[in-house]
Amino acid sequence: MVRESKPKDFGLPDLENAAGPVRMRVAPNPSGPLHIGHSRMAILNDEYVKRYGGACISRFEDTDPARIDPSAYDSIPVDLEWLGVKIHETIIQSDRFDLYYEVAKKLLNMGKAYVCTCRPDDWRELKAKKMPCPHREEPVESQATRWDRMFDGTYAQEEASLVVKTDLSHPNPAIRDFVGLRIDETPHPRTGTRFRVYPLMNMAVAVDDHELGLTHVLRGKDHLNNTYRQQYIYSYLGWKEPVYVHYGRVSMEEVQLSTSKMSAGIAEGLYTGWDDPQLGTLASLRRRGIKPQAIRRYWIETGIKEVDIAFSWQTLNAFNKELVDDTAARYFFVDDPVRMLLKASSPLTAHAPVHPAHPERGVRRLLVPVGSAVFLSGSDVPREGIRIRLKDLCNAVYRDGTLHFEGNDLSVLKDGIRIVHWVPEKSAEAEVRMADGSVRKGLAEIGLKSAKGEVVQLERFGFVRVEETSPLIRCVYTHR
RNA sequence: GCUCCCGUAGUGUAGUCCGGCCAAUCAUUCCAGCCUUUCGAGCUGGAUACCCGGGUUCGAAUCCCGGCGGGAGCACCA
Repeated sequence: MVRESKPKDFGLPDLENAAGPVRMRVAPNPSGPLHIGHSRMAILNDEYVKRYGGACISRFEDTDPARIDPSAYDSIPVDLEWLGVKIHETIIQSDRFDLYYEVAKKLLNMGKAYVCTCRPDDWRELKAKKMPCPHREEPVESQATRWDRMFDGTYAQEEASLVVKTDLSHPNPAIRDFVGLRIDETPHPRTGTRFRVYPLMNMAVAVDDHELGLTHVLRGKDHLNNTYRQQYIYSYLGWKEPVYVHYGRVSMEEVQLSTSKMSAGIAEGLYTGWDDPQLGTLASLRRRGIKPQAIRRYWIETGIKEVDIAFSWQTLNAFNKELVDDTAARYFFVDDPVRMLLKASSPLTAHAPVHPAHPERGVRRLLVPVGSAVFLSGSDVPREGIRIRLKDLCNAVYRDGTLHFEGNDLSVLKDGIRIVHWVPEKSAEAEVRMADGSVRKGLAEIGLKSAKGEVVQLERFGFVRVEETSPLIRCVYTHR
């Protein structure tokens, strides 16, 4: 028995036929910003290119002029860079139309494609019955004439298209003849009205994957039938196919990923922008303090199986916490603050560690003068006569709406006394924007103002990223 | 309806090709205990799974057959 033991301490399985350097690609269509789903494709490609050497090509698939958000040309590279995805070359499909035309013409001349001027519905209907449309078998010369007419304006939108022949009797209706190029008069954000004939995905992708010399193509399994279609083009032209790998669908709850719904929500004011914490965009995750390394680890551990999976925020958050816990400074933030006199005979000073595991990082000094008050979270206000521990400050008993100093003996902790966080009377206004869109308002210790841009831990509340410190402190919730 | 793909714990994942070291791995999660001046971290222990039914075999998560379940596609979007 010959059994190669494959050590699996490294998450991803090896790629088939990957002896030397590979050429792979990330191919987003610039219809909106990248979201967590896109990051899987980008990271998997990046991981393999890093493992085998070679190149990762970024390709903008902007062949549908009606579905382009021009800002995506700029935001996508930013997102990829943030993810740590190394891009070696970048191409834009709208720069390459001549190439697609050339290949289309070649297929036409070979009799592997035809210009169809049927009404789309009629053509589809015939296809469903495994029947050719009248234009399918017309001679090459007449195909060429009508091909030229697609460009000169004789035909309007939907009046003609170039169809790639496959096998009309194919049992899978999704594989039978598919449209390769069509007419669209919508101005393109980059090329304006220079072109009116646009390649469709299968045409453009097949040509580019070949031209770029890709060795491996990773894609969602929703593209399985597209792979089969593209293989017809490869075989007609005698091209060598890359290795295709199809991974399963990811279902994601609690977060909006649909470009159209996100943009509608932003317009309605439902979201603060593309980086609203309720959205699944990479901009949102970045804003919330999720580290790209956590996202990378998540997708590596998920792998590239063809099974459909449910995305787990819990797991991603756990990975992220592992990354930020050691560096995050600790602060007190009191949510829903309740003011409460603290009766003590002498002034008190708290020496709260910046990080409990790193005493060398120092302490936060919080002063409570005689006769002043502290703030507690509404949910922490004790019942009458109950003793609590104000963390890093003192013990106190709650009586008649007031806290009474009860010394600083830490042995009370053994009795299971409740430890609560608090802030002094002189504190800063702060708010935390939560992942569900709500905003928690409260008070934070003044020192939090110096943490702008950092991911910190608000003790007993959770990790947050501090995004503004003036006029008030504004944070975005990361996770617990 | 047609075509294709896939079914290991709550969620992912290893093992499936080449049957035995798998009374099933790892991570996350949950529970308990320890520790700790955070509901954070750490440590220890525990919990939960091979979709079902047949068959082949000394032996099946792994091979065969049949069910069942889930997903994708059947666009002049990608």
